[in-house]
Amino acid sequence: MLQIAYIRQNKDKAIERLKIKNFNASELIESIIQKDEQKRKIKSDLDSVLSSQNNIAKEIGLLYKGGKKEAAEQKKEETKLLKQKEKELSDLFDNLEEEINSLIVQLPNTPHELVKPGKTSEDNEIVIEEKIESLGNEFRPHWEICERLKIIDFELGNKITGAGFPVYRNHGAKLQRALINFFLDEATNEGFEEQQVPLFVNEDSAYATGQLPDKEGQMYHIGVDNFYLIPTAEVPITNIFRDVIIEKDKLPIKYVGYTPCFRREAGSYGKDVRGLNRLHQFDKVEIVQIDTPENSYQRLEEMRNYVCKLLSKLGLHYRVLRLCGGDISFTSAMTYDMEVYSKGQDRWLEVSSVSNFETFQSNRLKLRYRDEERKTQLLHTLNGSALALPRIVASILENNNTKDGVIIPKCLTKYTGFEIIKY
RNA sequence: GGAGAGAUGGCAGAGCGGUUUAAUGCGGCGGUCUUGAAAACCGUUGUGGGUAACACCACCGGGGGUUCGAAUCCCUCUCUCUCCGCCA
Repeated sequence: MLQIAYIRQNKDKAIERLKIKNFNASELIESIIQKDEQKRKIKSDLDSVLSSQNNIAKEIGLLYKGGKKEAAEQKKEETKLLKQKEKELSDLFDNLEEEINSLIVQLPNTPHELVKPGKTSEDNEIVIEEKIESLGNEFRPHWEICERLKIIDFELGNKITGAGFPVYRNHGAKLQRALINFFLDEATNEGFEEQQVPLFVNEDSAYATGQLPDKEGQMYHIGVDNFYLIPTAEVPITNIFRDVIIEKDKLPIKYVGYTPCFRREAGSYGKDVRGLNRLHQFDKVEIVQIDTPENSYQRLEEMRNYVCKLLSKLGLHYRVLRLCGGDISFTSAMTYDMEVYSKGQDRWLEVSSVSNFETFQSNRLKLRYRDEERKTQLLHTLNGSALALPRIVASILENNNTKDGVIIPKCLTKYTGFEIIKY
């Protein structure tokens, strides 16, 4: 959520920036500013009414103490009008506040200056491409390989739960566990502190990171207890810092967590959902950073480089895209997507997305630090996948397939205990 | 799941209808003293809104109510603790 003060002071700039996201904000922003002005006017009127009431109450207290009962009773009369006024003003105030809030949540985050205009993913800018020779030579879609090796069973998942809930079996399960451990160990070596967090969150948490109110349909909801299944570890990990003021010397915060993720993916279909490409439940290792506005873009670059390093170690041909205005998410100011070229499907698969949200999340989280003058300021939050498991598994299977089996990347063998999954 | 108790500032903990814009202690920060440190002493120390700066307003788990006036009384929700039951 953008800050009201920012909108007020940078109206034209905000409108200009949001055009990059193909979002015409002028009407919305005008309306917000106008209502905000009204709101502040009413607030000051309301405050003076409350102030009068406080004073009268104090006087009445003193009169009673002095035994002047009649005078006190008379004073009470004076509050009648004030109370009525208070009711009117506070109703107005509440309504305005609600209206402003409902408008302001419709505004996307303003993109960073480096984010270029564009309509679709076609317009994303390729920042880096690292072509790494694959270990395999027989390229097939991973679902065929899985079936032959009996390592991931989609049908079985259908029986137990439904589509999008595969069962990883035998070497498939081990490969997955190896990857999780590899990612966690790498992140720890890079200075990220490991966290294990709840897989369900309450409404407040879902709201704070922006899943609610607009993306409600993407989450699984447990009605009796009013919990949401997390769509990403970003939600619980970032919410560690809800309503927190961090001392500057504790920054940057670098956290990593492994969790399963749950997404309803309503409306998805076709080749995008085949096999491991899109699931309702999948595993992911997520990295989160929190730092000051001055440092946050340096942190973003670090995270990007870190993810690239992982992909290199895995021996996967990858590229890094800086998302254009049309493709970047609602909440992000700048996003890099990492894609891996998967030979069996002959397509690029998105395996990571690292973003700087600037103050868009911290504003709702009320996540702040104290600056040199001991004043509180909003922090910048960043996060990224490092990495999402299913598509990594898919591309390892597809790129490393040989007639004898799938070759395990060198960096993983100490975790798997085997070097090849044999036919 | 049953019964009871409770939720107050960074922490501990008083206050149970009117100089409380919350006592006191610890911790933090600044200072005096000291070669330096400790101790002692003095001062200071929540968040948000608002203002040029003050004033002023809101906040004692969340929401609602009673009252001229609520941390304090009532209703409701959430959470925590103790005992019992169940249980990985």
